[in-house]
Amino acid sequence: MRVTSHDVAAEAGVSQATVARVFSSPDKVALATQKRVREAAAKLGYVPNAIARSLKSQRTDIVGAVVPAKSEYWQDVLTALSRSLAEQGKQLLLFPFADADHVEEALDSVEQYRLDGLVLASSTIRPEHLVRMRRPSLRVVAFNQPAASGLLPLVMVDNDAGARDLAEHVAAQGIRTAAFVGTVTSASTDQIRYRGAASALADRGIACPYIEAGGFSYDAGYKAAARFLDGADLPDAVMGGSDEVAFGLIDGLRTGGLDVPGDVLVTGFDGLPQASWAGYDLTTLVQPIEVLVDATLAMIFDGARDAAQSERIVPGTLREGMTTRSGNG
Amino acid sequence: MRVTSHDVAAEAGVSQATVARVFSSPDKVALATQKRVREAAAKLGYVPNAIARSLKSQRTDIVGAVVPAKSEYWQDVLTALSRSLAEQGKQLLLFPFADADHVEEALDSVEQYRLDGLVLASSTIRPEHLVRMRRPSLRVVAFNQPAASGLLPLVMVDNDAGARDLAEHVAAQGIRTAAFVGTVTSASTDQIRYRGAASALADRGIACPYIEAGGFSYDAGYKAAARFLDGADLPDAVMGGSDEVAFGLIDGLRTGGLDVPGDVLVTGFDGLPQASWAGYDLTTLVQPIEVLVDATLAMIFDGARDAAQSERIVPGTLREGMTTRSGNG
DNA sequence: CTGGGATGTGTCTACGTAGTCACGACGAGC
DNA sequence: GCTCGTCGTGACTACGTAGACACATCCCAG
Repeated sequence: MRVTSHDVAAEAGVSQATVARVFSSPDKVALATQKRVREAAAKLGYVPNAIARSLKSQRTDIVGAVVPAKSEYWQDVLTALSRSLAEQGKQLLLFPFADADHVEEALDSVEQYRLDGLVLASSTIRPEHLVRMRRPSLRVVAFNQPAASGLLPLVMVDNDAGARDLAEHVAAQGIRTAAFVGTVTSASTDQIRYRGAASALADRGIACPYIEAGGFSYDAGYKAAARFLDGADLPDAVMGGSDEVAFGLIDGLRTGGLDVPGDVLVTGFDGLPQASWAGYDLTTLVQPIEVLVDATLAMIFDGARDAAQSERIVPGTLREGMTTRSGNG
Repeated sequence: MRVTSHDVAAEAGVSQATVARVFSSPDKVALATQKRVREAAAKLGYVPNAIARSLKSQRTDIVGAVVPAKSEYWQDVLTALSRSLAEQGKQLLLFPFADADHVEEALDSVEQYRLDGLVLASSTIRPEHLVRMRRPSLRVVAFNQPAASGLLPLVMVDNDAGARDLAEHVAAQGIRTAAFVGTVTSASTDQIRYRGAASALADRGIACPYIEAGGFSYDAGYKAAARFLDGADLPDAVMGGSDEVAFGLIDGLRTGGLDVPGDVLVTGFDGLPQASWAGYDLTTLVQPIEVLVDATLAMIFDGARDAAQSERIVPGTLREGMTTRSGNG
């Protein structure tokens, strides 16, 4: 049935240990022997069994990622993660969760697999869940999750500086009023972004009320846009807590008959691929996802043991799109 | 260090076998014993080791998915897949590949893990790779991959009927000329979609030349739009091979000063979430992803043994968006 | 010519679980 | 009161690999 290293050993006239060495530490085996073993393996169709290897070596070469099931942003992160892992011959095991209440279930499954590392993404994971994952045998890294600061090793884009950059950019366009649309109540990243933006705007004498959208999604942004349509409540600039919210805002405002950027400037945050689509051409803070992902994996594999202390804050890049170009006014 | 079933057995005063039974086939253990074992497990923080279980039971409870690294559409599919699997207590292991040349590497890793099943997604996987994955021990299902027909069990949206629906819909808007922008050369799905659309249009006396975009992406569509801008080559309707291509087309056409749908109608294919965003409101064929995913998993787990014969073609749904509303003309 | 290090290979065992088998206890039927 | 079947449990072993250790060989320095 299944071809094992024993079968190959018999075929090649060597011991099982030698076969194992050919596939895991070839430098310890004479070249002539290697050749014979590989030929025998090819002949029999032998493929090393990763399960057995993991059991013996206590390494799975698999990294888990706990992420929200639905989100444009996280899909980008996952793509980068899995690609980076693939280069190192490792795999990504997905633990998606529908909402915060299902995180617990996801974490339960995580423990069964003896993963080499775990990336905890999404700022909607509660602190008590974060702490629960602190175990000596598992290298956990929180990804873009301010709430994990001090609890877990953390890799994060500089939300505060990024929000300030965006705020200063729109301020430089000569705006006098602004508003921030986010989901501060449930996401700690949005909270930092709002504070950063509001603080930078306040320095220039611009007030920036906060408007709860009730989610990160396009729909939340679209609905939130309605608040600006009726009455004279329209600020000069609306800052979205994320790109997805910003897309919704833009479409909502435009559907309501307003011109972006003619009547109102809009910014996002994240730097999704769609932000550079001509239809939006959104001013946003681009997260250096590759850098973030590499830093995350570095922490997992070469990582500091004094886990709770290590934090890596990576600066983002301002993307100046058409949505804040007030030059036509 | 690591708590094993032996430790729990000692704590609870039973044998290791009984502990194992409590967690895998509880109905074989007396309730009183179960209670004692579970208490001991909780006290010691015991978590069953999925690796060891897999080695012994020859089941991993993990399904693999070979998918292109970059693609809006596949990210949607993955989300649905992982969610569906999670409900069954199974996990999704990702094998992303950058381009067709790297599929081989991904498949190599696949074999090492003794997966319960494998979803081969992406129409860019070559037939010889498909056939290679046909092994008795692994339940492979091709997903939306016409080329796999007859080679592997296959689940697929009805590309032909969908393309015809779209074509008939635009034809009903009174168009006289059309064009199809796709990537027929590298993707078998696009090929079927083009033929379906062209055939349906031909029935009504409408020619539909094919234009190679060189990819599935937004950028490919955006660049392809340039062909329609110079000269009088503009057809009444442009059909994109996928939603992503259609988004690029729309933005490219609009950037070029044309009105969609005023000057030209546009359709997509797939039914991505963004298709219903107000900024695009794209007419497209919505793939019933949940249905496709459920059918795929059903084939893997309860699936027919006469593998190569089983095919499941699921109809999509026409979404009539603003991009084909010629009512204003 | 000999001692010691490097090199290559074999033997043996453990990783943590689940299934097979055996066995004791218990209840029902004759 | 004996047999038979069922239930619950323990002992044992195998899943397929990799690492520890032992050992043989070879080469070079002294």
